[in-house]
Amino acid sequence: MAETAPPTSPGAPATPAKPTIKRVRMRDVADQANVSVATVSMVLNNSGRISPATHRRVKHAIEKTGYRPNRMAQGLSGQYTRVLGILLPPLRHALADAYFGEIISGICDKADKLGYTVQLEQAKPGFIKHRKHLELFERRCLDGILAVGVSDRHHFLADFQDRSYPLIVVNNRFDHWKLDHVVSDYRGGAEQAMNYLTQLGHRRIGLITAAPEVRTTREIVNAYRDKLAALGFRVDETWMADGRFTEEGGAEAARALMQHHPEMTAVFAGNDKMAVGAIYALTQRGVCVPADVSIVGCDDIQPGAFITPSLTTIHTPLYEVGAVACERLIERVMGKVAAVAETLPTHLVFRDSTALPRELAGQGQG
Amino acid sequence: MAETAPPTSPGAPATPAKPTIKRVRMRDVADQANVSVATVSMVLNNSGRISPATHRRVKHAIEKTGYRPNRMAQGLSGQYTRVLGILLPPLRHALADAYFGEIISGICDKADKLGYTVQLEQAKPGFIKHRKHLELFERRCLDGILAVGVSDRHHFLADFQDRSYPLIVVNNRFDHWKLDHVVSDYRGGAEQAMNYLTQLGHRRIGLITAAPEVRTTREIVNAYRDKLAALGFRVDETWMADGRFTEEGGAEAARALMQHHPEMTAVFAGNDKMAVGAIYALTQRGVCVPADVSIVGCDDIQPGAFITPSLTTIHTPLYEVGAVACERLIERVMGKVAAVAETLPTHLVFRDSTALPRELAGQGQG
DNA sequence: GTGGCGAGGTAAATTGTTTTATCAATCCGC
DNA sequence: GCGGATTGATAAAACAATTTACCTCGCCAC
Repeated sequence: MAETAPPTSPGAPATPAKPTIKRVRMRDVADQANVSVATVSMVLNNSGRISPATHRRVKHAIEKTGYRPNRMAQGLSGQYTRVLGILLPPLRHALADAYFGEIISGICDKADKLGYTVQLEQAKPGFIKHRKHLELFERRCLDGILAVGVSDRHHFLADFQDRSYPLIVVNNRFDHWKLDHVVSDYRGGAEQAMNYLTQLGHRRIGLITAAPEVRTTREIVNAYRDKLAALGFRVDETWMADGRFTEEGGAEAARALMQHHPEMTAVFAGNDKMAVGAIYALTQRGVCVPADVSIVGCDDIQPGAFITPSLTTIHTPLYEVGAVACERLIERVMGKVAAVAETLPTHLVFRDSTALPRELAGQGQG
Repeated sequence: MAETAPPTSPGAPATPAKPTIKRVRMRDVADQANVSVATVSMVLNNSGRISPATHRRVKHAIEKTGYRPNRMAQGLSGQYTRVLGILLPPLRHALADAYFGEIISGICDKADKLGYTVQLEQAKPGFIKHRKHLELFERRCLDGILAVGVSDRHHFLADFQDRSYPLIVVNNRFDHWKLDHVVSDYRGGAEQAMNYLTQLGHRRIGLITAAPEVRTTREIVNAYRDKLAALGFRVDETWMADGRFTEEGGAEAARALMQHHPEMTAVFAGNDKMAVGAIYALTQRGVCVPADVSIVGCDDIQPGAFITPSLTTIHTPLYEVGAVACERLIERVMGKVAAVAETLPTHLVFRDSTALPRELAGQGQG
């Protein structure tokens, strides 16, 4: 009766192919080393009081068996999942944008270094309605969230004010909600850009902006307004156009500004994609950049350096912002309570899309 | 001696702040609905034979308690993690590249639609040496892997030939290893590009390429060679330059080609970034694109449309390739055994970086 | 009246860790 | 040589699900 298979009914055929590979468990290591599973666990986590001899024995058994701890079991038993989530806006092809890409690269590299894995989450419509942002924690999918590309419109962020769940806002900040954040100094960068343009002699400067529900966008607008006001110019809405953060939008905005103000000699764009679109649109219309109109972008993403003319822009440390945010998030997960509010410096990168205004160009040459 | 530290003595005060929030478990739902946990589990998974009445009662209890199943417990107990991994090459700022971004966007959107989450993995040096690629499965971190940006050099891929673990190669394929893959038709696209250039009258065509260890790259080179050979031209190495897939590399390659062959009238670049770099370098040197030299790129990533001149390029359906690969991977995870080998069509996108060769330009106008 | 069967549900085993309370052995001072 | 620390390791209890084998009805046929 006792054959090779473990049958309950004598006439039953062999078990119908259970392809589950027999994994090596902590139990197996413990047997191999003649210790208990608790000891193995303690060796792996360097906790408890294990003698050097036992430590070696266990290590050896782990080596020999090729044991790897099961993540799901660790997550269930322990307190942490060692997974972080990156929350992205529901933009079509969001990841194809170099802006997000740089930030995410920074996050991933740092997370990897600190032993965390990174999960991508898109805040699709219905995401908030179904409390998905809390569900991620309630279901123990992850330990913390990095919110990228969020704006004042994302009311669900209010749920994180009490700091019950770790969340850090990346490259933005909020007036109404008290949230941990790591951000680039957009105000400072925009001031540098405006100083530079005005020092060159520009006064009739247009602004291409987008999404006023984003605080950093407003900082750029304010820097622009304040600088011109300080010089005694009153800026009205006709000097500003919405570029929707895209190349197409930037192109349209540039055309609109030129329409209203043919006398314009410079354009300041709220990001590089809009600046690239603006250069494209102006060049198409026979307006020469920078001879006729200077252009300054913002963010310093890769493609900006390889268009003609190459783009003068504000360098924002997107990679570093991501990395720092990730590091701070992990600290918070691990119990650090201090609020996070860091601002990383920006600086102007001088390239070929800016020059003296056309009325001063002769003097510059002579 | 026993000061503020956690005391064992009977007179101990309340437990020293255990901040773990009491989560609602399946047990709680079961109690609420006066059924067993098994019944709740079956209701949630639509398995077993549950009467409509009980089904309703359980659903109601779930609603009332706000229960959410614990992912870690599901993963431990069940067969799947419902997590997919995207394996990326260890390039600096890999994600900031629109090429990877498009593919990943496609993957994420599809994964989301099918109820999966996506995890990012970078194949850092040491990754293979430490068997990390297998560890991901052994540790039950994920159900399957999508390999993006891999090449013949990634020997660890051989471990997936036996199909013991689900892996799909995205936008590349292999000669030596039998691996599931979903890929763009680079050969067909390159043929279209070469046909177009030669029909315009170009014969002295340079090639900017990169990474011969990537099969799709070789397909482009072959299409280039074959077309010129068919026209009776023998191409030697001096007509080809390595552009390292980057803008800088493309710029250097273009300069080198012009140095060797001032008579060159067209350049075919293996991706858009190198094409953008080539346009930049040529324009810098006073070579006019497309009047003096035509340029064709490959991949059709966003920025190519907004440079001057806008880039003629081969459109590869990166987003769709990612989405299809993701769908196939999930099918494989779910037990489908058929090999995956899909090729998605490509097509030429005509823009402004191509024109008649300069010796024919007069005729074209006349 | 009882034997068989199917529908509906449950108890209990399983999954692989971490962690806590407990236990056995050793050491030290007196 | 014996009580009290100290050290090193263990057994067992969580953790929260899935899954299987079994149980109890009710019903129908004979």
